[in-house]
Amino acid sequence: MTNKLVLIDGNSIAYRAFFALPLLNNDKGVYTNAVYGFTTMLLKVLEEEKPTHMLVAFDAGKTTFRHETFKDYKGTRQKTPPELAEQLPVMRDLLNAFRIPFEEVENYEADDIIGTLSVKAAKEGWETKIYTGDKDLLQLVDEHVQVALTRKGITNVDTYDLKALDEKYGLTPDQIIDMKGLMGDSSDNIPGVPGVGEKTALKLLAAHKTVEGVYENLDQVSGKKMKEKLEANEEQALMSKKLATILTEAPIETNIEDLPVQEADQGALASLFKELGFQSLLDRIGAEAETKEDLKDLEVIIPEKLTDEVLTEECALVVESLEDNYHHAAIIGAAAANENGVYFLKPDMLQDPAFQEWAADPDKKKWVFNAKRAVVSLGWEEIKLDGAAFDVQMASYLLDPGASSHDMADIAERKSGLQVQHDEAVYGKGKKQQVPDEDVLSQHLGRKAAALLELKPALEQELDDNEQLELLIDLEMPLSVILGRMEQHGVAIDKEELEALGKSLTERLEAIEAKIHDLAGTAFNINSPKQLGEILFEKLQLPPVKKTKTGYSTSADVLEKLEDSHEIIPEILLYRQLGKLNSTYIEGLLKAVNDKTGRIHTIFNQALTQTGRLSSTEPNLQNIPIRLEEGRKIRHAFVPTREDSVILAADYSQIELRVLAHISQDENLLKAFQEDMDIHTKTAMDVFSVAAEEVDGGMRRTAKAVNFGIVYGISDYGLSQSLGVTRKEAQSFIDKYFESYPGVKDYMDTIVDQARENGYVTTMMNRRRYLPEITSRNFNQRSFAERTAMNTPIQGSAADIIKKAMVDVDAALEESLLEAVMLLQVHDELIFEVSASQADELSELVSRVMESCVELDVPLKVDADYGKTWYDAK
DNA sequence: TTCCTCACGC
DNA sequence: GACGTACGTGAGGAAA
Repeated sequence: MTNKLVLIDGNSIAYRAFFALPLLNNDKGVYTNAVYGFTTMLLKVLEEEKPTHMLVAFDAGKTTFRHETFKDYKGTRQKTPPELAEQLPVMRDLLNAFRIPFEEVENYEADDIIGTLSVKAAKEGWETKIYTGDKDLLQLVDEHVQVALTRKGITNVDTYDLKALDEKYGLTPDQIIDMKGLMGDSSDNIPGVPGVGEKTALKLLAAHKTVEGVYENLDQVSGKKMKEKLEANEEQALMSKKLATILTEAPIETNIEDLPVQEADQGALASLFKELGFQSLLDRIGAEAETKEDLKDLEVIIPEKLTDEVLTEECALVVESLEDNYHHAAIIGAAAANENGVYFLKPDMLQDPAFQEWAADPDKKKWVFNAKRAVVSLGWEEIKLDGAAFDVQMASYLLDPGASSHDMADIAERKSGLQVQHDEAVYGKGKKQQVPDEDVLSQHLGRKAAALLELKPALEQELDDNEQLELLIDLEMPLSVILGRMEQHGVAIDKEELEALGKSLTERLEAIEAKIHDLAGTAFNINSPKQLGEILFEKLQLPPVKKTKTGYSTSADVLEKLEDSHEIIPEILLYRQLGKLNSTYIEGLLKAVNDKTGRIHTIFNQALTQTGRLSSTEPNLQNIPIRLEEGRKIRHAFVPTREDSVILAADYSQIELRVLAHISQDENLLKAFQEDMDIHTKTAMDVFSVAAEEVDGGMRRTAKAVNFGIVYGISDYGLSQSLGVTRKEAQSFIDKYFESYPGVKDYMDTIVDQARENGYVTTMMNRRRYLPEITSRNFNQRSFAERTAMNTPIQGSAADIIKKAMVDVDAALEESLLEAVMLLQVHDELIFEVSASQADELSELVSRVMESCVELDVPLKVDADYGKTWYDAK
């Protein structure tokens, strides 16, 4: 077997990694992005190339022998950014842990080390592969030497051998140097011949092979100007060529035989990754195995009796069930932890009156992980859980909604000294999921409870430091109980109504399908973008508007552009629309109806979105159609649980823009809401500089899209897409908007500065969102972070407000004599059911509480309506 | 399984 | 001037 040598251009790869990745830092505030990128590349190289020998070459000091030739060599290069410089030593630690040799040689560059070693290897008949981001190294390609150039990112590379080089540039490796000699290199400050770029250089070399060749045949060069330029710069061209030439005989002691790839020092690697916060890489090198060994047996007691030593005044409680969906999920065990010890409770012990009495006692404080899950899963077994006083998962979410995960295992890893295994590792996943033996289960749950006990005070302190304790205790904790009750109550569904809608949809779909197949001249799967693309853009020869990674785009906006070019298009759009209704809403909702209750029980995720909104799953009841009448009919199937009841919907009018008026204190916007103007018309008046009577439908539509953009933080591009105008026009609308609302502009500027300064933004109720990318040098990432900084306080404060409203409404209902139930929340809207006779009273109460739950400098306005179904509550 | 494309809501 | 551009959930197809 031949030996295989991999040579890595350390500085070049480090630079690439640094600029390709966002400026990550670990929990100690140390920058790690370049190290991270470098590591992923090393892992990939080791795995894919399986080299027998390896070396990473670094540049040494500031000056090299090349400076003797040309003192300004690399003269224009910017200083290494300090954020990168501090990472370079860490890379050496990393290489030591990997046991990969590295080298730097005084007076020479990494290129020269690589050149010299690759020649040595070639002489021995070894295969060599060079990893770099620098095209210069292509001059080293030969029969036994390949060069892998980083493309976008770092792990993506283009590999060049002689053939690939010829295909791409039509050059031999030696000619790479000639090319540099002619065109120069601004990054190394190699002058070349002024006026000669890549195109010209390639042309000259194709004709005359080398720099010297060009000058010998100067008379044959076309163009008087070009000839003059070449003539005037002959010396400079030859010097440039010399500068670009990589030494293959640098004085390097190292023998290639001394660079064998060795087994990495797993311990050193694991501890380094841990220190750097590279969790994903820890998993990748199989450090789980090692941490498992670390798990010493925790003493977990299985109590005979549930005394008040086991269930104390303040106690960590774990209630475990396996399914993601906790509605009617079997509880496989529980655990308690307190100052007396850690206890495992078998499922049947939860039926013990001693447990139930303790669980229901609000004065017995429970520290839990995902309170709603515990409340609801116990709730289905008729066990009341009250006094859930601190939710560790919620705390983690509030501290940093953007954290990579809010798993028990990961939170414990990040914030405590205790190790908790991932559920997946204990229970398996998918089909292989199962309940483990009792000793394993009791250990796992015991560890969770013990971790909760340790985490609660720590997280409580962190929240307090951030002034977020109130947000947790007075808002999210009470809300989780309310949401749990809403979920468990469920929403009644008129199955017959859905089935009838489904039947008519299916019939129409079949007819449309037949028509589409007929128009296409062949049967195919309309739901397959791939097949549909082939039919439209190949068979029917329609002009492709947009491409996706995998082929032609067939999205609605593309099809709408083609609407008039073929009669099949409108049919496809209709098929898509109805197909979506049928599969997601008719079939999806019918499947979600619970056998036991006949209702739909969604799960609200309270610890997921980056802005503080809720999300809803299995099924998602926050995206039931409303815009198009066809889909809106689905709402006919959402009915009250009782004959004589109605559905009542109460929604905030323009809550985000009102919040914006309040936090920006823009006078124009404040006034608009204080005078209860139609905000889109008002915006149209301002953006188009016209009077109210002159605002036409198109202007109002545009203004609405602009407001929408402000609220959701979309870019000029996003606005241009939604309006179907150019980016420039979209930008001019935004500019005009800011001119009219200078206070809003000020707010936007200030909040971005604030985000840059603090690293995060906050909402009215002190919800936080960290925006590390705000300092990124990548334009996209930075712009995105800036828009997020502007948008999150708006959307997040609106989320705060409706959450507060839910808590207040719940309390008000409790006090009132109304028999009303809160069913759903859809971001700016609350849905209830109530007996028909009390509907007006509820409407009045809900509107009043929602409007007064916070005091802003503009009024909050609520529209409420009710009817026999959700459809009718409009 | 996992990824991609598409479509629904706010 | 490049880059790929509010947040979510879910369905279906295609590739692994």
